[in-house]
Amino acid sequence: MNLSKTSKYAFRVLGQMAKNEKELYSAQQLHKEIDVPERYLRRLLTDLSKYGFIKSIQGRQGGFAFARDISKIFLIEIVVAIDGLDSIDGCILGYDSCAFDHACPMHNIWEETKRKVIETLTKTSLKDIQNAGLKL
Amino acid sequence: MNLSKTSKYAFRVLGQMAKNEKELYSAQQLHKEIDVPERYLRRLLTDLSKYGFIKSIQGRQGGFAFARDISKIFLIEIVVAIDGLDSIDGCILGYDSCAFDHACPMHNIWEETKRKVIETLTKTSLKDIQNAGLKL
DNA sequence: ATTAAATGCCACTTGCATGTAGTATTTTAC
DNA sequence: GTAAAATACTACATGCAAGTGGCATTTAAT
Ligand code: SF4
Ligand code: SF4
Repeated sequence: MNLSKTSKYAFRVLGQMAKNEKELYSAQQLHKEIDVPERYLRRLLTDLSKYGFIKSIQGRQGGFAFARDISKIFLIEIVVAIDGLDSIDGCILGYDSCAFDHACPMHNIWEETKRKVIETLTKTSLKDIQNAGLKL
Repeated sequence: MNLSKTSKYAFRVLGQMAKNEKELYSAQQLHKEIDVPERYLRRLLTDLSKYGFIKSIQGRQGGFAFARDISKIFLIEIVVAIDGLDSIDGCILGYDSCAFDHACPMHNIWEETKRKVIETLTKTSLKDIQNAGLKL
């Protein structure tokens, strides 16, 4: 049950960009709007474009814009791309691989909660969090 | 939304100890039963005794036993002691302090899920996870 | 008394996520 | 064509959680 700081940064950036879906945002501009270190943000944006959420346009007047419809980009995809599904779905006791034939007591107790977390991340799109993550 | 590896270790250890509530467990014995590095486990057990979940008995034939009724030790207490409440309850966008007068879009979306997580940790006691966390 | 088996304390090491720096590349403005 | 403003790449630095090691202390068995 882990969400890396980087994933949280991604939520902020993409939430901010979702404010105007078509706009081309530069890293510098985004850095001013949300509170993420500029160089780190640049690398993150490059990564996000490799993951296919956004596209990058190089050169002067360049920047980043969405590569897909923001109503069809769901938070779970972002988390999976950055942290991997196991960060959310993995064993709550931290075992890498579980060899129980039958689930241990903790498993069933946690199952429903885990499902809720995944469900929320799965059904929430960037459209739903437009304008989330403004700098304080 | 973070649960440290150490908290997960604590779930394993205490879940294992809850198997026989009254038994006195040595670190070495527990190390054999669950998969946690021995030295790290010893430190964790000492910490857990400082937090008041268990008590330590020094000297030969010493070990650790519960200091309180296991049906009244709830997982949330363990997480709060080790990671702090903010690890669960903190801003999902990673802001240290949020200055929004009105909650941002993400806040309300996440609220219910967060509540579910906290509720599950709050209502689950060590009694409920007896024998959880056996070594593979 | 001596030894053995346990916890307690403190400092160090390691691994990994986060953050920074330098430089190359791309494209536009003039 | 040159400079400016943007992204791309790669290597290095930093900070913190996780893990290890040495030795002191406590207590029971002998
Ligand atoms: S059964 Fe228990 S140990 Fe196995 S994956 Fe589920 S919670 Fe983890
Ligand atoms: S309102 Fe938004 S930024 Fe503020 S604490 Fe809630 S999720 Fe975080």
